[in-house]
Amino acid sequence: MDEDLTLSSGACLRIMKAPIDDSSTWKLQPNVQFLSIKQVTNPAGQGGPDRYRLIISDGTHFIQAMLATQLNHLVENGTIKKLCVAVLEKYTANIVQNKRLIIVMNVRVLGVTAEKLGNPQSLDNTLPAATTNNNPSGTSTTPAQQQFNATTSSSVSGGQSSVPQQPQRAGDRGAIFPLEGLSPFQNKWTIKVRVTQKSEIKQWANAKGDGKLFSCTLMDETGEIKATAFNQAVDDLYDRLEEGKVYYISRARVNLAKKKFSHLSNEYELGLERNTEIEECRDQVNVPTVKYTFVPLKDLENVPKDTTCDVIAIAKETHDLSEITSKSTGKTIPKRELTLVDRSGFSVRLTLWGEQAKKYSTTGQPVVAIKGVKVGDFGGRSLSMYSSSTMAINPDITEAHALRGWFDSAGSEANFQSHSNAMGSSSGSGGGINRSEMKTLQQVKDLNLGGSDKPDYFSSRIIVTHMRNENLSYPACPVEGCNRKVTESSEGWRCERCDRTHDKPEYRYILTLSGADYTGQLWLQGFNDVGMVLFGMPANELKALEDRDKDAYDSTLKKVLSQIVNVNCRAKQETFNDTTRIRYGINRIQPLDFTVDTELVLDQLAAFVQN
DNA sequence: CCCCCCCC
Repeated sequence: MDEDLTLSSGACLRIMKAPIDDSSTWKLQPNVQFLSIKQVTNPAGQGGPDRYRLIISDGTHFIQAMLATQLNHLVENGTIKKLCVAVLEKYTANIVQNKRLIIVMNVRVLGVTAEKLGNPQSLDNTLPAATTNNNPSGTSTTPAQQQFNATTSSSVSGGQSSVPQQPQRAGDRGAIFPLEGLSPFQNKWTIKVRVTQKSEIKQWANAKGDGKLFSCTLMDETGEIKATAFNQAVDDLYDRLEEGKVYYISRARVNLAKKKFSHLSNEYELGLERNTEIEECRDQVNVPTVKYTFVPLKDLENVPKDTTCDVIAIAKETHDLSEITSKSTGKTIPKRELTLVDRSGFSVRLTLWGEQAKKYSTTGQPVVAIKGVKVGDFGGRSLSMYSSSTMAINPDITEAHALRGWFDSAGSEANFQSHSNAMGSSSGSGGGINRSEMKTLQQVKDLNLGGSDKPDYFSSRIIVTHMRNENLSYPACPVEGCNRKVTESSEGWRCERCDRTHDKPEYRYILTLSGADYTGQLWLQGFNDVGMVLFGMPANELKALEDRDKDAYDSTLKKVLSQIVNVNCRAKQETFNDTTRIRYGINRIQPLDFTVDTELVLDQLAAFVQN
């Protein structure tokens, strides 16, 4: 090796500490040694190639740098490797959140040594404050950073004399960073954040092992981030973080967010670890509760399916707690639906899951402000809560007061349009009947809906032509959301699921009815909600009526026949006693609204004429 | 280091 492999001691110091506009620094072409070359995966969803992070030594100090991506091939073809000595021919410094990030743009490799040269020490990567402030370009501080700095300093001079400003937190934990400024490239920072959501502690066990974890959502003025703690850190930290409170947090790990599993708008997420420092902050200036970007319910049609948004609305209807069985896991999951309405004249269904569904016990018609809710396309548009979604009930914000005022004065009497019948129709409440999927009963048969393994869904307009008259209802467990059939014993009505005996049952409808349209006829199954619509009274009342006044009961049953209803049905193959047939269940039912349906027909006619 | 966000 004929090249001189002597390192340029002092180069790291000059690169990191010299004034940024001192161009002489960049003319320096030092000999350095690469102590480490590590691939850094590009943040998910940002596209672009991966990058390489270098540890550069001048024999006295070492610093971090990034290799310009156009030089990636030098790593990949082995030209640049660990312990090689090279001339930094061209490099530059970007200031990223008060840190100098060195980008290596051109190198000439001189050789490689068997061992690390010298005894290099880490060079503190923090810029002198004056250098940052004098940054001549002014472009390397993000707008959010500037805004954060501005608001922070205004709060200092804002006469908050009773709340002493938190001491300088620079120390070895670093300055207070806006959430937006966090990145894996620096680790000395403190954030000042509100915990807007904290999960339960979750245990897991899989092939790779077992453990426990919890996660929470942290928020400041600039953004939000998910933070997760595992195992020992769960014990240390779970009780120290409370929903709604504000904390200083430092020494957490910044990881790339796995977008597939996080619905927050942040490229990163935090790992809370054993040495993570958390300190409650009583000065809550400049830490908002939740930052909303509300979408009117009408505009949900423009929000792509499976993305999240924020809405504020009146919870016009609260449905009972029920449950579903997850197709993927087979687990039973509590569910509750709310019907939301707002001033845009639309109504949309919102589903709460699990604990959120169980805990929702608000009566009446509150204002709900929802952050990070998932948009679905069931019935045109629907909303579904993630566990990271938050709901504030009657929040003390301007939009909520305005909505309350509108609803109490006019909105409660208004008719609302749903996204399901928005096409072609101009008013009315479709409530889950998807007009674009309207089928005649003959079409249902011709298309063999329900004829495959998976269910098919369709909507039809039918007239009730017959109803099975016996066993219209069954005695059910009165526990909300249970609905299990109970059996009478000497002690009362026993529910096997709840393992309880009740004084009396809650009767629930279980109906078999014949529906017809101008093309054909089908037998349909319907449960309690169908009976409620057709009979206009709970099954308990109908049962009492049967005992009390047989004539009135008979006439009530008779009135069901010839009712015209719009229904949304689920067609699914079933095998019973070696016979396979298709069962049609009514998911949703709506009495015909002649005004709405006439308008719909007129619209269809107009479209037909135009074509 | 989990990872499901469900159903009709």
